[in-house]
Amino acid sequence: MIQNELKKYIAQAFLDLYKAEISSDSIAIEKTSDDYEGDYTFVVFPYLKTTRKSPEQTAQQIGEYLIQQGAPIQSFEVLKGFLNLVVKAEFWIQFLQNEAQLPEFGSNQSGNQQKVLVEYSSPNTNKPLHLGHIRNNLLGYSIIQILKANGFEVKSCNLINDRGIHICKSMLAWLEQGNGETPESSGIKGDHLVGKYYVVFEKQNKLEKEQLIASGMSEEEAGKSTPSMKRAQDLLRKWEAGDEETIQIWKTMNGWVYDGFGQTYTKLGVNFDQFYYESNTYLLGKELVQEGLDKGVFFKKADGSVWVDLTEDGLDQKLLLRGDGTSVYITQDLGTAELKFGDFAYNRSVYVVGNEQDYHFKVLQLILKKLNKPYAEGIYHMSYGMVELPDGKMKSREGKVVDADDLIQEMVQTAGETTEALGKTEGLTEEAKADLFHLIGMGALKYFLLKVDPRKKMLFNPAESIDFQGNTGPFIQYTHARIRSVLRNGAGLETSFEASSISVSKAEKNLLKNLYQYPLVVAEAAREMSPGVVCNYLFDLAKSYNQFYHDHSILKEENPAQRAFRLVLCDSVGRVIRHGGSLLGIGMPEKM
RNA sequence: GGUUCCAUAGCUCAGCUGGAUAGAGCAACGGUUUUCUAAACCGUGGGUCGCAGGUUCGAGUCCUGCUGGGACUACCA
Repeated sequence: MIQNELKKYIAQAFLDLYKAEISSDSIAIEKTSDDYEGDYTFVVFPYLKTTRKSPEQTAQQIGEYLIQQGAPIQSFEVLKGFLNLVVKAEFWIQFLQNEAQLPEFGSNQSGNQQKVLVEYSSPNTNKPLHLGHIRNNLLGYSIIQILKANGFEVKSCNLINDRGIHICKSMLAWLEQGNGETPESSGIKGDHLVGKYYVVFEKQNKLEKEQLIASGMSEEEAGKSTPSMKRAQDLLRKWEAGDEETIQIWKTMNGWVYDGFGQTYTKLGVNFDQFYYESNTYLLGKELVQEGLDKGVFFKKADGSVWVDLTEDGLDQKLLLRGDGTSVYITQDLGTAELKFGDFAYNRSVYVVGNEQDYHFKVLQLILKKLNKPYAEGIYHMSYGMVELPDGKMKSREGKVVDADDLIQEMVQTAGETTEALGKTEGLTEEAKADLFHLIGMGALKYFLLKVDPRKKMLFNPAESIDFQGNTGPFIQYTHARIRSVLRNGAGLETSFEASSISVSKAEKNLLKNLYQYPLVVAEAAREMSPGVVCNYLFDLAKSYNQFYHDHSILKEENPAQRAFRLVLCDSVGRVIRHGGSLLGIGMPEKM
């Protein structure tokens, strides 16, 4: 790493010039701002007390020292307290020849094969997926690829919430008003069909609730007392009692939903190593609750309910088991954590779950720590912001959602229309066209959702379509297609060259410097748990490639060494774009 | 009420552990194609970084207060 090398030289400079011992780790080297000549900058302001010289003098002396001692720089420039260093051109060329061409360029082994389990998606089975779920799925998928590229051994899982009152609502409405409708009979995708009956239930329930309120009942009371809600609860009780007919309907309707989800997952390009079902895990937590009682970290109230006191940790008391002995959400999660650890002895367990559950995960981890679970420390809530519409958060219950399947279809369609309009479908079979449109449409959608810092909420305006130009997925895909086109046209040309027989222009050096950053970006993405870091990088890289492409001729360059250099540069940029795209789940076309 | 997150151009977002004149994209306007893919490239206009203090050589970044907004704070999941 050139930065580290420079730091060592600078630390040595302090020792020799000023008799001051400064660890090279504490020295900050940053990229030189574009407005100035130079590649890296050392800021001397913090060290003036030890050098007892003016900023200019200090910078000048250190710069001269670096040249004298043979640091890998060819020149330097001092502006106020800024020492701008120009790295030797050969350095960049050697980097291109020796490192950038390696297939594993960008990846590292810092994870040391530590085991990470990533849970993501985790849908309810009473309604189809919406845009918020897409963000979750893409983040989960991407962070898995990023962790793998950093040398972690990663397994993915999906905890499906297949039981509970919400599923019973769909079941009830279907039983009462469905007339035996099935996905086959109606031609409706399974998850949408079940979602349809969820909406039927909610509509009916809302009417009943309004009637109760009109007759003088409080809103809270009315919410629990509608005839529909009571019947749904009856159904839940029957389910928990194992009533055969109820279980049968439950299985059938969940089956429809899984078919539907499966199709959506396939379109999104996500997959899972393992599925967990809450119907299997919801009872497991009870054992942990008993364990906590035995250890005296939980306590029982007079009505038999079990609680944990987290007031010392700045939180409240938290219910772990209802008075009637049934489990609540957190109980299940305790059990699931234990189960997961048993299946895959992880060092870290990542939960890709929205930030509305920040409190929940804080509690979960605290409780597991109180139980002295060895895996408690490794729990990490990858908390991401909600996707909001211009008028606020999406609400399934009110039908205020952007449906996942609709949006995907729309993106692919727009990609098709755009591609056709640009006349880029010549000679493609229908199948190749469909694949390309899907690749581009999904590229646009994925990039749109992943480029934003996961921690932040983001806005989606359905009235404005997602762009295909500028800072977008298709821009990067297009850049890749251009590169591939050049390489196809230049196939067979010589690609080895002597560093001494070429010159490196500003655009070329800029591109090389960008390439050089890539391994740092991959590491940062894992450290920050943010695919957005990769997005921003790829956009920068593609932009500097396009500038280079615009400024220089590649195949028509007459100096064979220079041409070879540019071809290798193109190839390396193409590799990095593909590698980076794979971290995001975005495929790169050969032509578009 | 308590906990917590957020506020940067008309819109959507970058801005790494504090560093030089705060950057992109979209939208607006203007230019570039007999030359490797114009989903591209170049240029113009656009800012009290929510407000007020503080810390220091230096603050969009750190601290305090205020304003505005979101989430959580259920014997829902």
